[in-house]
Amino acid sequence: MSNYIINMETEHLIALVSAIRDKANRFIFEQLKARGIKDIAPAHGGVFFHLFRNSELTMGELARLIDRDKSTVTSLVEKLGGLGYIKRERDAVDRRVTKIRLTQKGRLLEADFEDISRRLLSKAYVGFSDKEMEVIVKLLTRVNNNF
Amino acid sequence: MSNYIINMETEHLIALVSAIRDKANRFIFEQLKARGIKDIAPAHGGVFFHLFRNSELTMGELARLIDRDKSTVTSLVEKLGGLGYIKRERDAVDRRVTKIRLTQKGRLLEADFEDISRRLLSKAYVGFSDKEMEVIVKLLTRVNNNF
DNA sequence: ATAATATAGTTGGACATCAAACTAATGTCA
DNA sequence: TGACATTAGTTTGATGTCCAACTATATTAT
Repeated sequence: MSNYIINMETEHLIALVSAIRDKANRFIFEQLKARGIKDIAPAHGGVFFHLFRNSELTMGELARLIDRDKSTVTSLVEKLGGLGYIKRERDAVDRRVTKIRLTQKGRLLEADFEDISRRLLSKAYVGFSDKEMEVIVKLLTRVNNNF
Repeated sequence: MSNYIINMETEHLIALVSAIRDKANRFIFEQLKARGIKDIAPAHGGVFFHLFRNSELTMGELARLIDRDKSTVTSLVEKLGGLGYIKRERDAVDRRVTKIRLTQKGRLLEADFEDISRRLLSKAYVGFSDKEMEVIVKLLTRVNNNF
């Protein structure tokens, strides 16, 4: 909830959005811990998410996809590499480029991530009709595109 | 967008929420910079927000209000104190307690914050009817309460 | 009243994050 | 071809954040 630069009305949008994000992160962290996965934080989710769908990504691609600075990606990749979840190798053609791939250990997390996602969604949408889910996503998409 | 521990559907809620929060933060930061306020970050907004409305708060109250760890509040208060925006004093009755107040310099920011809030809201809600604004806030409130 | 417990806040360590400065490799252009 | 510019990624330094351990003060229970 770091968005308190807001008046009464803004509080009902941006502060809500911030609070939900914080709570979702905490939920994900709890779920990971409950599965004995103690070395991964929500911030790493983006890296895994995109590597599950792309067998190979460069640092720059990853930075763009998770919308983080390239220096942030350097440190995330170092962390996850040190833990054995991903590996990096220099591109043979363009030697400036670093390619990132999941290791076997990394790929094993996919099922856990999917399950946690399902639980997160279930929790978030308690009491929602299909129509309401659709509406909230549509409205949030419009807010997102307004920036 | 640190919530990529998600499948296709979740992406449409939690990732959206994360993306919006990030963008709102960036917007606020830009607006602050544009006013020549370069030493304040979005994370400080919560402290100001609550101090505009409460002339005096303890560290613990602040921590609860902005939903951050008390040690985080220690460092935020140190930062803002060093910049001259707030001041702390020990409570005479219960000497464990620290009271936080805005300085004159801190109070001067209120108008800027209010203006930034208005602009942020205007931007977020471009194209929204009053009814849609009401709906999105209601639905988000329900999601928030589901956690 | 004294010992045990609880509470307020700080400290230390880890890490995510960004911006700015940097290095290394590639590309361009005269 | 050689100088300049661009691009990929790393390094450095600052800050926000949490947790766990700690200090100091206050409260409670025996």
